[in-house]
Amino acid sequence: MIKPQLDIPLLTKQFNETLILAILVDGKKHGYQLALEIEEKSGGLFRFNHGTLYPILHRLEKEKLIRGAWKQEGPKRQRKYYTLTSAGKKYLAVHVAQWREFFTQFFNIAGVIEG
Amino acid sequence: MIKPQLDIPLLTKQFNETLILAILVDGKKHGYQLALEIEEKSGGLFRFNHGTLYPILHRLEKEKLIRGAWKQEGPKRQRKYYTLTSAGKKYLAVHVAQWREFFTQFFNIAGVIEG
DNA sequence: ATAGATATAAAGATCATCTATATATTTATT
DNA sequence: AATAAATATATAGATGATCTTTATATCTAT
Repeated sequence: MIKPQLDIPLLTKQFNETLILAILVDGKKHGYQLALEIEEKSGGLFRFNHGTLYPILHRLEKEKLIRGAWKQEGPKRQRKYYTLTSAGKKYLAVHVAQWREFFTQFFNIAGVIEG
Repeated sequence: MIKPQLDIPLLTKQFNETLILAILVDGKKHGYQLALEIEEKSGGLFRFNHGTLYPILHRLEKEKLIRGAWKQEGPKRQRKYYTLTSAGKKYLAVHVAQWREFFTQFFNIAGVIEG
């Protein structure tokens, strides 16, 4: 069995995707709202540039991990609300577990600095 | 006060650097040995391509976070051994703490999937 | 003598984010 | 009524760190 290489750019992509999917667990949200919630809930640590966020949302939608639907909000305003698909829930569960393992191994090595 | 943006490429760079510095805490090592230890200690999860590892070592050396010294090993073989500098130790402490906060916030959001 | 493992190095390709810009609506201010 | 600021989505192009590939050389086992 060939062990997969640590593909950091891929991991960071998955990190962002996991974060966005996780925020969508408790109901549908539009992009801007989603970015604000991630920032709030992380104490200001995680922030998405709009130029980063929207392409990721489009990618997730294309991969059918989320489903987007335009909704009339005011007399003219359109907002696109996203919901998790069942594939998205599955992806989320798998990747949260992977990240848990990832962090465990990291502190297994880097934890030596403290105590 | 302007909050810094989440700069993922920068974070992954710092992740790799932190991992390498952490492995050097318990004594000097040469590049190849360092890569093997990271792989072993992480249960095969973290692997560095050589084309990734050596540029990082050169960068860390240039930034004086590690110090490299060539050492005659066999009759002809040269190996470059790296040791942590005091600046490197400081960098390591700061970044391990940052990663701990990072992971805490991540699971604060993504932990909802379990339990 | 040869092959495979060990060891370091660097050039160029890849690819996801980041910066900057564009467009439009809603709300608050004057 | 006019203007500014906040809200909201979108995309093109620049950036930059890793990844792939290739080069070079030594040591060990067969």
